[in-house]
Amino acid sequence: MCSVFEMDNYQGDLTDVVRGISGGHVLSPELPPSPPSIWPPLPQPSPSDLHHINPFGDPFVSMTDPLLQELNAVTNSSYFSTADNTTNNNNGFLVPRVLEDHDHITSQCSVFPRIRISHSNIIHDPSPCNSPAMSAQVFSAAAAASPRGVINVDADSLLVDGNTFSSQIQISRLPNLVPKRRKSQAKKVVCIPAPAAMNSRSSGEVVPSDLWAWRKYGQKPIKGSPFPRGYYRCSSSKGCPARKQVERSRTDPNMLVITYTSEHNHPWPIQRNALAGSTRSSSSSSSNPNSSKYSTATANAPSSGPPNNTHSPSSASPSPLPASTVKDEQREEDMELKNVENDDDNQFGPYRQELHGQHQPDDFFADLEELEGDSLSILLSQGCTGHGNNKMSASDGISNFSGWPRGNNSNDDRDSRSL
DNA sequence: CGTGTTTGACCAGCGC
DNA sequence: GCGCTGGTCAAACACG
Repeated sequence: MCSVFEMDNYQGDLTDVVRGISGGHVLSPELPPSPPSIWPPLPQPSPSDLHHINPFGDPFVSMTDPLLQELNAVTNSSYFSTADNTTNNNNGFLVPRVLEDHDHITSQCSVFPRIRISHSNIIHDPSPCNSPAMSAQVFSAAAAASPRGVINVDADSLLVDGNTFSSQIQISRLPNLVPKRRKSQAKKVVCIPAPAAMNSRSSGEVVPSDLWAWRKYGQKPIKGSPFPRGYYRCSSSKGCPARKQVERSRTDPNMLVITYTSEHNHPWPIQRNALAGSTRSSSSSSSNPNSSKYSTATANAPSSGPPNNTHSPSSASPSPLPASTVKDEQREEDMELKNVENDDDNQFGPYRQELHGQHQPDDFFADLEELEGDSLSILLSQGCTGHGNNKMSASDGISNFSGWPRGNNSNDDRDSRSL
């Protein structure tokens, strides 16, 4: 993954995004990628690990992101490497490659402010919290918290992957170069490595989990990109404005660009909606046999153990952090969030207020937590509870993203406007 | 029956 | 104003 960041497209406002960059060096032993069929079990993070990698006090941020782990573990992603994928504990973790400035993930990503790592001594730490997602979350959180959008993170203050970056990380804002079509539409973009094949679905598509239930409502070919873009809305709650778009990077098909729009107006679903019809075979599409027309499962969040709606770390999170620690860190997070609020026009203000009282994510951390929700769901289902649930949501956008070129008809002449 | 995806059509923003 | 493009709607259909 490259980053989680926020694109605040407020008509002329700077785009506040963080670009996670691709390419670079791998310092940890590079091993062959896990076979697609392998779901790396998630070891439980230790409190110290959580603490170390969580300079912003968000216990959820500390969580290893299984989504990305999964992505990386099962994909041949060139952006991450596993230190050792032959065993479960401490070995399924991925080390982000040090990214170079000149690398581009997507045309979209190329306009994002960058994380600069001038030195690349990232040493893999088998701690359970190693996560590229974590890194990006930390970066983006730092960027968001920075009033000027430019931060220099001292190596000792940014412990990622259980190690410090022996370098300075600069996160800066660049002018918003993203064309704005829908006005005042805050967007957050997440770039993740697109798994070549996951979950052994016949489609071979990615099936990362997501706590939220996403329902696909459209797909369109995008000009200039051989890959169509899938449109998803949150189906966890009626009337939820949350949307996301999933598309492959046009410049690097190994990358998925997920753009989140709007915010969930509801807490995390305690339980998935009824899953009737959610388990689909992937072979129903005649025109696109390689595309997963239907998802295999919608249970993004295992019904057995989703985090509760309050995001209460002590009760909902599998984080082993002591409650007191969590509380303190929550306060820190609140402070950070205030900074973010001051920094950006926040269209989610009402939600922020309301949800904050419930330890709900704010506009920035919501997406982080969204990813973390994946972590939670998977951790709960696999790593912590031991009740492995490899069912991945097909409705999370990535999972069922049939955005791979369908032959070449994604941009066919049928109707460039139609999906 | 409820939920999901697919897909053609429609709508709206933007550039010329 | 027009055309292009992206985003959304909604009917049809699939699935358990």
